[in-house]
Amino acid sequence: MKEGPDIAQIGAMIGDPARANMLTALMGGKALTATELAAAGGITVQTASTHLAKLEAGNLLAQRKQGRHRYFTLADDSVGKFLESIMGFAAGRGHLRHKPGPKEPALRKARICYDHLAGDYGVRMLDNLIAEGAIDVLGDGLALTESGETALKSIGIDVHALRSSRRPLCRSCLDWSERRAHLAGSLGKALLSNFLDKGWARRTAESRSVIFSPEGERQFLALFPAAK
Amino acid sequence: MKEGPDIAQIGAMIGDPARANMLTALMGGKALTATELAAAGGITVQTASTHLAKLEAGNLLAQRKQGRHRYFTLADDSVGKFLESIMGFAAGRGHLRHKPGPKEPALRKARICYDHLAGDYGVRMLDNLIAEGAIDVLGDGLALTESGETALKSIGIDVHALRSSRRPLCRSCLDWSERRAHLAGSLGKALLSNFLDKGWARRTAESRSVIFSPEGERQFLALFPAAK
DNA sequence: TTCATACTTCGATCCTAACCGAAGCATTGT
DNA sequence: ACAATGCTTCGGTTAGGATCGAAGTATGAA
Repeated sequence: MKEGPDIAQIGAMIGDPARANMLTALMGGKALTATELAAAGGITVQTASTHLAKLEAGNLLAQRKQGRHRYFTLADDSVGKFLESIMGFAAGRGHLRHKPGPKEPALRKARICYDHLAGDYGVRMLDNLIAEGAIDVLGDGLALTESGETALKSIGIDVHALRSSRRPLCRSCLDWSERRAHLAGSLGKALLSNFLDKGWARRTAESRSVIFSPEGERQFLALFPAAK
Repeated sequence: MKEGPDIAQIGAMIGDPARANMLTALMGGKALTATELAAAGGITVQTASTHLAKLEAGNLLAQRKQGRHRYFTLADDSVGKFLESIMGFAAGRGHLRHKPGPKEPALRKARICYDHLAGDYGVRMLDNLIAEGAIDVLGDGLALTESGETALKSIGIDVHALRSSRRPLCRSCLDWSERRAHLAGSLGKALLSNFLDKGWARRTAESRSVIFSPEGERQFLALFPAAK
């Protein structure tokens, strides 16, 4: 026995409700302070502080000091991807929070997955990009095509600049509510920013859900028409 | 807060070392009795019994009674896939068991991932099948081609029979040691069985590793030649 | 300098759950 | 019928860790 990596350690990290809630809050993509995270976890700052230290030691979180604040984020996008996959697994096993709740539909429609768009709309977007030949599926990964690059330029995304980052341009991320892949990576991030900048949609303060304006929704659906 | 599925519950399931060890043992694919699992977890049968009840209530395990034995397996292959992905994440974060250990290289080379082949050899096999056009990559999924079907028939795999099962024929599963996909699904299972039946390889009693015979290794490498 | 804010560290409490011994139930073998 | 095996349930103990109050450190504002 005792083979392979230690899954119990990360299991324990996520296994505490307060920590799980803090991590979920960070899935919203915004850097949050220890005080904000304490509120998210439903605990005092003291307790949150020890939890955060633990999560940082476990390489799940990164922090940066700024003035007297300490901002926490997920260590990198692979943590976000991992958490999303756990949510998918949990949902599939019936490990739902007590009741679906009123915000749930909005969350399933469009939400933030760390830094990119997820939910029905996120999946629809990737499906369309693939169907239009903007993105190719290669093995496990995704790759932007030349025609895709020009198409994106036309809606105001400078792919060239994205390439210079060390981070992969395209990544697929398994959506917990749709059980299918959506687009992550720096391109996924850029697309979401683009929509937000254009005012098509806005993030909400206290939730991961993304709210589209009527006009924004119209434009988005025109750009990515097919339901599948 | 309190958005989405309850990840803390499954985190806690996996977060206990004894349970994690039992789950890892079940990744070997064999159905194990409560007594065997107790040994794997390093605990008494009483304690194991309560753990197993908990894991079953959480839909991670399935059991079937047979005589006075009670055989446990992972609830289905998606649990295996999930555990493998956690191992990959844990390994990437440096959450290794204290030291790599002597069995580690064998494990990385070829091991059982619930019911199919994983490790270097598992990844190599899928790479070859894709390169030869036996398997197509479609979106997130994999699909066997016609030419692939005939090729498999020639090595003694009846794909038609596999299709009748409810379980998907091809699935990709992320390999924790190689960080790339290998082949799961009923076809992945059939291929491993095929190799074992032919005597190319054998499973070990106490470990997930798969040991190839010299002749078996020669045949396997001839069938799947390119390192990539 | 002084005060306020943001956070960490210390110390103590408390509670959950992991654990095992003992007893109980079920199945099989003789 | 009786013993042996495999497992579960019960009861009581124990340890780990989650929690918070209070005190300590760091940064910024007045």
